[in-house]
Amino acid sequence: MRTHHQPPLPRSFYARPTLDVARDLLGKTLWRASDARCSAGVIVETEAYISAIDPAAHGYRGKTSRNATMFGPPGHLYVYFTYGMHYCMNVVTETDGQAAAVLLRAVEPLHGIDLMRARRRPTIPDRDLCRGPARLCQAFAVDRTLDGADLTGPELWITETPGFSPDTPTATSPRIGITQAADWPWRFYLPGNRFVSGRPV
DNA sequence: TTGGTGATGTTT
DNA sequence: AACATCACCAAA
Repeated sequence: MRTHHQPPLPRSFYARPTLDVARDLLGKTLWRASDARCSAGVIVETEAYISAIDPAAHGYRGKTSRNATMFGPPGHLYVYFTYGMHYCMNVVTETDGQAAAVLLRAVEPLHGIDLMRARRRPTIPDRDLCRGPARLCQAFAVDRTLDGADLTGPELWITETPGFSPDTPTATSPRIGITQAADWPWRFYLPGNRFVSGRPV
């Protein structure tokens, strides 16, 4: 259930240029309702993928059953399976027919941390629960069954974060773990936040 | 703290 | 053969 009186971000938030959405998602809170309880955390790292111009985007070579959600309307979740064992989650952006999305790469845990740890491993420190896109999916119980889920719906949604200042600095860098268009600065993160993946700057 | 490697399956 | 990764281990 939704708490703290924060409504989910409207579909119009996602129906914008992908680079804007990727930056604006920093500092928002990601919520997951599962088993009558919620997990939540602040988004601290994202990456943009725009199929029309981006050889690293899954939709660059056309629509398939795997990436179909990316081609659909904005404000839905695109979940894909990779490396034979991991899931990654994206939010679909732009307009219906444009295959663009923002990969959620890291979250600072806020609520339901015991749930996250139960879904991962009992000994994992808070810092590593959601640091990296596949870890984040594990901690939030996200797999292909959530592919296409409506981000204004009851399973997984994103809200404003009370107390997060819109003046908080953000930074960009090349995206992580890709070879195509590797130098494009389409990764966005909160500099200095210790829940961001990768090595400290 | 850094770097190498195996686990795994879908897509190209 | 590559892949939008992670956990583990060893070396320093």
